[in-house]
Amino acid sequence: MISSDVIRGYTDIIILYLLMDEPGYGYEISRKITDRSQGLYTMKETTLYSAFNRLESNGYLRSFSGTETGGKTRTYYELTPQGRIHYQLKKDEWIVTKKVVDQFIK
Amino acid sequence: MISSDVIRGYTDIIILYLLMDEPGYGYEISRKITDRSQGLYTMKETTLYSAFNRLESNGYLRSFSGTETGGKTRTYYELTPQGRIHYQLKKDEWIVTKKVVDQFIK
DNA sequence: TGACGTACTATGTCTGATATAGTAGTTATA
DNA sequence: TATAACTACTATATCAGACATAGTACGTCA
Repeated sequence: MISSDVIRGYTDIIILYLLMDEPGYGYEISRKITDRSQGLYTMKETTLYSAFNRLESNGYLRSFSGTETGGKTRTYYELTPQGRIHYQLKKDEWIVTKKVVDQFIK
Repeated sequence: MISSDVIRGYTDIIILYLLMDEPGYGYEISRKITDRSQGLYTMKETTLYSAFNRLESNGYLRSFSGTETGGKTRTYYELTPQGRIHYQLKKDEWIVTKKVVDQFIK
């Protein structure tokens, strides 16, 4: 299982990627993460929701309420232009990190 | 530049790798990290020395004093058998992490 | 009706990376 | 020969992100 220290710093990439093409909400994103990683990683609820807050207060996400059929209310998040830029930067950092760490793999 | 959140969790791999074949000491390891990463990453002194302490108290490293020509004393660190196991586990985790994060790269 | 799934919020803890500062011996340079 | 730069650390405190724990509340299905 992937430890918290190892995944730290990549939650941004994961979440922003899944909001790239359309808005999404917590529970949905959570399931998509598990699916897309083939069960290799499941983001804890608290990690996800606190990341939403952080990303929003940094200006990378914007939230709005949506009411679904059934009357339940959800909070949706969508990427801002700065969010797209942040994603690119984090992605570039990831590429470099891979290159660096791979130098220390035997 | 690689941020603290992104490198977090990989300092173990980096340090243990460099102690794989022979003991080493702080300043030397520090320079080797910068060299081997082609200057893409420089580990902060405090990060390195606190990692030494952590790795030693976890039983992954063992330390001993060495006196060099000139009279200066250094603290050398060498890998323990558990340290080698830890390296393997961290390495496996790194492989999985790469696979996971790459699923979220566009 | 009660378990399970959905969709969160609140609060507090822990750890690893880092900032800041200081000590002290060695070597190069002007 | 003074002093700056390099070597080789230690001590202390801070910060942020991941996570544990707990709780709320609505919907659905057996």
